Amino acid sequence: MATKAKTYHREDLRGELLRAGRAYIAEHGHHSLSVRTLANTVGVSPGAPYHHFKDRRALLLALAIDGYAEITDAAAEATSVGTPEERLVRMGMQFIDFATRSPQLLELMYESELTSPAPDPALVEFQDQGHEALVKPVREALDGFSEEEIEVRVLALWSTIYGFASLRRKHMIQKVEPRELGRDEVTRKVVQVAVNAALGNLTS
Amino acid sequence: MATKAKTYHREDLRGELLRAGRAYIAEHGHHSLSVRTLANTVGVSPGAPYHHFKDRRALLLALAIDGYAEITDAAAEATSVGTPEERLVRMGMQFIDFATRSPQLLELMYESELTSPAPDPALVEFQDQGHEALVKPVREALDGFSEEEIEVRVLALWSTIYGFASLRRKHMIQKVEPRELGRDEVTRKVVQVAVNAALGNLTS
DNA sequence: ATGTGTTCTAAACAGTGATTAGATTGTTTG
DNA sequence: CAAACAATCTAATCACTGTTTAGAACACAT
Repeated sequence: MATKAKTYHREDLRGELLRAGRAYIAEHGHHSLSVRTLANTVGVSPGAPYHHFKDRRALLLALAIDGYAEITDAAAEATSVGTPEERLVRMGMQFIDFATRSPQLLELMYESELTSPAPDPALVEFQDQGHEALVKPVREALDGFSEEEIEVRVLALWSTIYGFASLRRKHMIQKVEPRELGRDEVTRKVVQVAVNAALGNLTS
Repeated sequence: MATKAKTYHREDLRGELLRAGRAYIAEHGHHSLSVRTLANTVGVSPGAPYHHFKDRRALLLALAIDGYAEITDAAAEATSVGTPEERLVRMGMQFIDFATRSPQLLELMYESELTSPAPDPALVEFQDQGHEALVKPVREALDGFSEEEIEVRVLALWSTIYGFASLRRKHMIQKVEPRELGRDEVTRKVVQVAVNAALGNLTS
């Protein structure tokens, strides 16, 4: 049932749809999200959402963008203080934490029809932003190295962080993961290995 | 038009559907693959495929499994000869090559409704197999290290390989990628960084 | 040849994204 | 304040999808 006697014109149907969509995705993922049922849960006719979103895709895009905004906000804090190495480790941990806490949202952001075969233009800037955030600390730590070398290092580092987040999120590494160590400890170790590799330290 | 005057009973409708499905996915990706249009291109009624596949999902699953079979075949060759380091580099390159050549198929295999929220049981063994293939060379190279340490190294390595393949496949690293180096060279360098990190060598 | 089980067709059902015409409301403007 | 306008909603509809059913066409063993 609807919470209140809703008026014909809503105050903020767009916002309601986004909130309901976010809740739905957190629980069931974006694959089965339907504009109609979403309209229904909000208490509105099937055609109403199309006044606020051109497409089902546009709705998903708005939800994904919200997710990116959150993740970059969190990353901003991680970039404030500490040595380059500390900052990189913190950023990596943060991304993986986000992926673990909101797996279905991250899936929409990085592994959905919004990113295949190529990421939607509206998302590219956010993705680049995340990548760029890693460049600064690495450049700082590898002062004097060639641009090319720095880029390769960052690429490897970002690949590790993203890959680990993706694999864990999808439970593709359960077999190896548990054991003695807790999940956070495993995460920290993996990130540490990757950061060490990027900064050229010995890894043992 | 159908290529031939088909009989009422096909010889191998299942195989035809799989081939057509594979071709469709290679071109358009799995998201828009429809059982009906697939039936249509093969020249058969909408209900016919359901005698060979319980679900649309079952069809996708069969296609994914075919992909895994291919990839493990290729990996078997890469594991035959050479030092552990050489074998690891070769395996990594091979996985990334596959992802680059068949991006849409790999998406189905690793980033689709078949793997969310958890990978389909039918796929887990293949995924573990790929992971395990990395363990042997690493264990060989890190003789005497603790199981725990080896597992963390492999996890980081596999994360890097998978992550890089995933990011490149989705064109999420175009901005940084090109430059002077060719794509193969970038790939090799990234893989080399990851393998060095896993084997504990210095990375410069 | 007869029957039995498999593979197909044809037709239907419910659910989906999306569009349209028109009712309802908020807002601007004379 | 009232009238005109534009935005938001409903209701109805379309084309398309996955899937199921009844029955036709066929292969094959007895």
